[in-house]
Amino acid sequence: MLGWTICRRVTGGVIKLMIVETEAYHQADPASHSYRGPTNRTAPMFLAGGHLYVYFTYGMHYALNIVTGKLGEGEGVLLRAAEPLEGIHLMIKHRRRNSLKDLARGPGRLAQALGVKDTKLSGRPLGPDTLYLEPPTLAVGPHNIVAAPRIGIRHAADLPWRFYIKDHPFTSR
DNA sequence: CACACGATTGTCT
DNA sequence: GACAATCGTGTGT
Repeated sequence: MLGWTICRRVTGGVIKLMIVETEAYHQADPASHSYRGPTNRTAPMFLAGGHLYVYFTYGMHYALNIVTGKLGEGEGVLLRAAEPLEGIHLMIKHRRRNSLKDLARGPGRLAQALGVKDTKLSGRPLGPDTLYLEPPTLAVGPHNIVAAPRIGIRHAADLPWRFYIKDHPFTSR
């Protein structure tokens, strides 16, 4: 997904951001929400790839995932950071801050920039009425992708499943 | 029903 | 760099 553009149509225009940082999760992973099987909150992770999983955390933040596994597998990719491309005024409105660099630098900020402020999209498929992806214009591959330990994980033996575009100014942390 | 805590962020030092 | 904010969820009684 690195280099792809995540898009959303909202009243007033279109929001587009290039994904520059992600983290991967699967069921056989104590750090994953899917580790203990599906629950009300995490059931969308067990849908087929191409669905959305949105969760609420720390009492105030939403985070956006794209499900990647087959039906029942419990795999997903957390979108951690993105570069604003289009609809920047809309993202500023959603975020109530005007720092371009901080508009989508971090999973909570990215969701907020896209106007995701509840879990209504959780369990819905990608598409023109929800969120959708456009293919990369930038060449992204092994030469400019870095794999590193994930952020904010305490329990699991940490896997190097945080991926980001090397030297990109819009990655988090 | 009670309670501990989180795939974070913003603010202050 | 440290810490408070804030509440849904999961687990256990």
